[in-house]
Amino acid sequence: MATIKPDRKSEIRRTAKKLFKEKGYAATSMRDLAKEVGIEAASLYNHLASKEELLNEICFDIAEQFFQAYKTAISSEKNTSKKLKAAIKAHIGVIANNLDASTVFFHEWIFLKEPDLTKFKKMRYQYDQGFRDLIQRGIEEKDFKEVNIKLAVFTIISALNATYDLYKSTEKLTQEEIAESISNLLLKGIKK
Amino acid sequence: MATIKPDRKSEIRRTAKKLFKEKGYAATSMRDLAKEVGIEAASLYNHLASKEELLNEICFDIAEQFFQAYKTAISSEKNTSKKLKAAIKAHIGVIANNLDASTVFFHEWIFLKEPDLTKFKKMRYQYDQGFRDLIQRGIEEKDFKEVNIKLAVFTIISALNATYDLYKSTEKLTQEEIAESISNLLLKGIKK
DNA sequence: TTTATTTACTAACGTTCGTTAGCCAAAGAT
DNA sequence: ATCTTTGGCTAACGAACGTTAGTAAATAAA
Repeated sequence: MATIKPDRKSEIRRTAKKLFKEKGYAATSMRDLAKEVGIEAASLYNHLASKEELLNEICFDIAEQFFQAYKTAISSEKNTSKKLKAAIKAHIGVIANNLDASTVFFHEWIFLKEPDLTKFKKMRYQYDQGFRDLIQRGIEEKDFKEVNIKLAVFTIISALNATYDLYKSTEKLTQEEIAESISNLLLKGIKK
Repeated sequence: MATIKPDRKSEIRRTAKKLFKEKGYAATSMRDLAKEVGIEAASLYNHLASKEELLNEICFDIAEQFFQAYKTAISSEKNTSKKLKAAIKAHIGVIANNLDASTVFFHEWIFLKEPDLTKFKKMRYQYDQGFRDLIQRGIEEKDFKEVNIKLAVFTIISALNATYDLYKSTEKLTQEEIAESISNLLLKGIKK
């Protein structure tokens, strides 16, 4: 059984997520990062190639997690409505388990350089497509209203993507409560 | 009748909104800004006190517009459900009329310095409170479901705040279509 | 035990940052 | 016609940026 060894590299990564979230990628200097880790800025380069590399790792790691979670979610349910609900919960789950990194994913991806930037955008589009497919199916099955699919997915994803903001509030909402409330609201609306 | 004179100051402001949106506040230099305006960086300081001042103006101008639009919206309708719908449309309207500035408002406010940062957060909270009050009222009037009010408002505002992203897409959605679709989805849900 | 690798350090590089100082020409006011 | 204000300019300031070079100590491999 391998013991968990928190090495420097992962310590740097963890700290980078925290600082990129708090101050933004562009406003976080390598000296800031080094100081928080407890070493000199130059020493960082024994563990990584560039500042940009850190951002890449964070963004694509989270992207991967979203894909994985979606895949698991929709194969866990039979009917479309439940699949959608499961996908929503899975999405919220990824965010909840990566509060710093997902914030960076959402706000700092613009600082990716080509060709990664294009690759990133494509992945996002592809991920959203999964949700569009679900809604398309739900409409065909006459379970969903005939909504504008793109707008509906846009609305859903936008609401979900902001949930990282919910975990610092005073009344501690659990991930389950958040997921249940939001998915209900989006599926059934606020009106009686 | 006064003719519109597009002076340097407002030209700088307009360009700042554009660049802060495209590259982010921290990654936009005063030299970038000057170049886009067509003057030297030092010349900017004949028209403004600091880079920070530009961000302040943008953020608080938009905040003011949100308040104003909300106030007008809810006084234009009688019943709570229609008030909420009007407020949603008004919110989307402010964004649609300030595509660059509202993006800056949403993403770059973290770079505000105290005491403006605190003032800004307070204004946001106060604005959201207007929506919470509406939903509270709707529930009391038994027109809305007994949702978690904070979560519901969070979901609504989050979905609305992303709408700046919708206007660059290929199929040209009008502001009216967007507002109608999203407010319907949030009020009535996607499920039949 | 010797050798090789890893990881920290100090010093410094070239660049860019926001901003100020001082100057000069054009425009407006008297 | 003279004076004042406005709004450009060039030059430069000190500070901070990402990153590299070179070195020494600790650790791992042989």
